[in-house]
Amino acid sequence: MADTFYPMPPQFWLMKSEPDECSIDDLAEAPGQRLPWTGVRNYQARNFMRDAMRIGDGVLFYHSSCPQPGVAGLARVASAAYPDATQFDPQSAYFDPASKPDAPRWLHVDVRFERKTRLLSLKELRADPALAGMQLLRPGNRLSITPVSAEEWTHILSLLEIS
DNA sequence: GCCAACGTTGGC
DNA sequence: GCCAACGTTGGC
Repeated sequence: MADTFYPMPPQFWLMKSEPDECSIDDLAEAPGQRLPWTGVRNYQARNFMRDAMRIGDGVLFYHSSCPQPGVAGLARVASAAYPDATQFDPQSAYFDPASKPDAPRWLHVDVRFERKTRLLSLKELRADPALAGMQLLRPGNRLSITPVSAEEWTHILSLLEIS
């Protein structure tokens, strides 16, 4: 039946942020505990946001390029993708002179704070056989947004002692 | 600061 | 379309 309702399976992501720029605390303290995920300048990461993310998807908030890299909290996708304003701002570090307002190259979603967690370190993630397949852990991975399987998500919540 | 891995750019 | 040069990422 065409109008039968099939619930969409839940989806999960890992999103990297440099805590110097935006930490889990910054997200928790933002107006409405919500921020636009600005500054993504990689097509694969953009495409995840534009084509695959749905409002309500679970997000592992990951601190990168810092003394203690690892998962620092949980968040949720809070909007569909829309143009990243920083690409048109010459004062911004993310300014992209090649992007035109009538054809924005860079999009992002909004992300809403869910909760802080203990710091689940990269070292601990790497040491866990159940997470060996995580895209984050692949050699040479640099993508700032990677998909997380339902099994990986559930396992990580158990490591964080969250049911 | 180092450097491996990867993405992007641009000449041809 | 190839591919070398260059820039970036991000852990260490």
